[in-house]
Amino acid sequence: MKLISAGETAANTNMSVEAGEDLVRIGEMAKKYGVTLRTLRFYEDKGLLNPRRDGSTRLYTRRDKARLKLILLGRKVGFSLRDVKQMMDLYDPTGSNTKQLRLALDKSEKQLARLQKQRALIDDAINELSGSMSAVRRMLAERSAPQASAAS
Amino acid sequence: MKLISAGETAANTNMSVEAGEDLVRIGEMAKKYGVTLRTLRFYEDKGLLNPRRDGSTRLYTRRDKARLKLILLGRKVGFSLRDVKQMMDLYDPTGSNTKQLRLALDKSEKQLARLQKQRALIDDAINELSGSMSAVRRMLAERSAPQASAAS
DNA sequence: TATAGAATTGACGTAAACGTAAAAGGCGCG
DNA sequence: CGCGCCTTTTACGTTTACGTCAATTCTATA
Repeated sequence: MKLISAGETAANTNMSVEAGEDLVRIGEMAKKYGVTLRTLRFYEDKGLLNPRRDGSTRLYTRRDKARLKLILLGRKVGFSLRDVKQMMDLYDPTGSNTKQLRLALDKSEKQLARLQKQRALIDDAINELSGSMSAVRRMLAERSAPQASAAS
Repeated sequence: MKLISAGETAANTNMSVEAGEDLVRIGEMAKKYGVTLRTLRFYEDKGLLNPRRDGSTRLYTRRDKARLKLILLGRKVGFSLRDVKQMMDLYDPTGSNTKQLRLALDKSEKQLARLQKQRALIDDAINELSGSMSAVRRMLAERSAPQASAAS
């Protein structure tokens, strides 16, 4: 209704003209960051994003993009959305954010430990599985070639 | 009612005397394999175990123990219970079980691939997280020691 | 103006493997 | 005889991060 206010004729669907406001709607936002619309709404519902509104239409700003990047990074390294939110909620543009950084570091150390444990578990599983596979292969070999058999 | 039929006086609660039947109830079974009662009932509900009954009381045999071991091994290497069931359902004591072994091998190969992918993802995450942590540490260091600052 | 393409909210569904009551029945012991 | 412990069945709850409709409204374009 007012998003694209004056002299808008371009072929491209979303281009805020007025200032360098750089607002995008949910579709473009989703495409740009490889997530679904559902995901963006879900993150908003969980308090991780807070896009502006033009009526009922969500408009994402630079700030939302930065936050989304953080969310995606967090999820990549295995943080839960709760963790991410907790860390982001501490952000204060007027301060040094020492508390935020400390919390992030603390959570990161724990997460790193978890990741290392997980890696160890996976290595165990891989070894165990490889061993079983060898055994199964031997059994199959015996069944398909029953000529040579028992004692060494 | 009939589990412990004749001349049973021992202090120990569960001891099948008659033959070498070696039946145990759910409590002992759970303790022996480090699972909960709920888990054993759940596995039964999913068709993975089939203990005998004395009235309504479950009695687990050698066979159930073997199956449970397989289940636990399967879960350790990351198979779903469905996968485990699928493989175990192919077991036929009268045949060579070639089909079972082939299925197991096939599933194992896929699972191995998944595990390796997971390990790669975790390694990525560890690297990414370590990098972020270094950055955060640097930021914290600057804040706590603002004397020396900009250029190298 | 008709129509296709976005966007909205709401709400139920999914996957996995159990956890956790709740209510009740049996059993040996002192 | 009553207590405590074991066991049973039934069934709803948990966790996480969305997926998948459904019904509706807006918007841009031909």
